[in-house]
Amino acid sequence: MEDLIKYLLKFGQLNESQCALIQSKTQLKKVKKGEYFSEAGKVSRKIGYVTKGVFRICYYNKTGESFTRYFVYENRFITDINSFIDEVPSAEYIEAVTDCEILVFSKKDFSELAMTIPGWSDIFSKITSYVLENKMRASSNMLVQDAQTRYSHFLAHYPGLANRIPQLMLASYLGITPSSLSRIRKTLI
Amino acid sequence: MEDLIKYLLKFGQLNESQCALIQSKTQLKKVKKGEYFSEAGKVSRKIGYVTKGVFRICYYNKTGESFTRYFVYENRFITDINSFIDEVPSAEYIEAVTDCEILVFSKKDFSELAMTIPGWSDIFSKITSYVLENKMRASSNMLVQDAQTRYSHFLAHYPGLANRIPQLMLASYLGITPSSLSRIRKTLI
DNA sequence: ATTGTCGTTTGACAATTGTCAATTGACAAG
DNA sequence: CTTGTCAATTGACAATTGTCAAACGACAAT
Repeated sequence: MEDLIKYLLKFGQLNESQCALIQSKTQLKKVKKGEYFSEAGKVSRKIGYVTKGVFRICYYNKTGESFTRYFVYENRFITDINSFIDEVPSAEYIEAVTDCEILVFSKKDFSELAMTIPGWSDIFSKITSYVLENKMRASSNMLVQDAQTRYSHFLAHYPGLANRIPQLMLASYLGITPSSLSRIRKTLI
Repeated sequence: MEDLIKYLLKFGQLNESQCALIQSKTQLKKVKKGEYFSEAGKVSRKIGYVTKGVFRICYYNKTGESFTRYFVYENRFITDINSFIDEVPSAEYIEAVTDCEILVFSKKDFSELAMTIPGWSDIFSKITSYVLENKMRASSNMLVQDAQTRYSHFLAHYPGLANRIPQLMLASYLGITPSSLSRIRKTLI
């Protein structure tokens, strides 16, 4: 909970009573491994701050194969931002890769905070542009790297994360097959 | 100019006097092919709406080779959003791929508009999250597609754009070599 | 202990893409 | 018209990655 406030303060200013108000609006929720926080086709009317566990943002092709766009773990927000803002259907799934715990704001409470706390909206636009830009840069970088470079970079950039997620999901994030990932891992030991 | 207003209205509401105010703050600027709208390492204190031409967002590796993250053409905004918001150095270059014309807002005028027009900030948060999410999705998609699929998708999704940009830049956007792109083009004729 | 399931590894081979150098083509400058 | 420059193409070959099926390992249920 303190982590949530600490994180928000990185993007803007909040006084003590504002922080208290924010905290009073959160609701602790558990999401079991394999369950979804939000689903493609449904409007995402909540935003969650991850306190425990790993989620992935993913989609499926027509044969049911899944692809991972990115992972979100402790001390970061999850939501389908465009669905949340405009109340349009989500484009993708947010799936719990491990058992997770999150602090949830409903859209209603979130909007109330926006009206009560000057700067609340600004904080979230900053978070959004900062995070999306980085996610975008990450995929764009991977596009011009070979598989081994992508994997090494993932290990260096997200220490410990590789051990918390199935290789199948990591492979689909890296844009390679599980077989390739397995071989690459062997060469790096 | 009408296009700018039309574009803004897709993301929020503005009355006539607000539209007039916005228009009064723009400044027409020409950027010649090969010149930069903003450069890595410098703070980007302006935001531009492209009325003519094509820009690319790109970066260089230590050997001077350039890589294209994405293209921005008519009726879209260009800026390094995080540099613009927080006045920190840009991470990348914005280069005119063709002779370009843009309508520019200075950071100062932009901030004034934010204070004068309720909803101005909201419009730009929406644009930012919408655009970045799409750019992110595009690279993420390419990561799991083969080279030919990426190229076909580019042709379908950005009609005419391929003819306006050097293949070298298109290849680096697609994450393939110019040789490969050339061969792929041959097979698709 | 046995079975079944699921994710991971491995092997053999094919397909894709990269590398590097040479060639061609377009086009502007002299 | 000739030359120089730069981007695009092509060829020969190498490296990377994918495909598919089989085997393996961990682990839970019986």
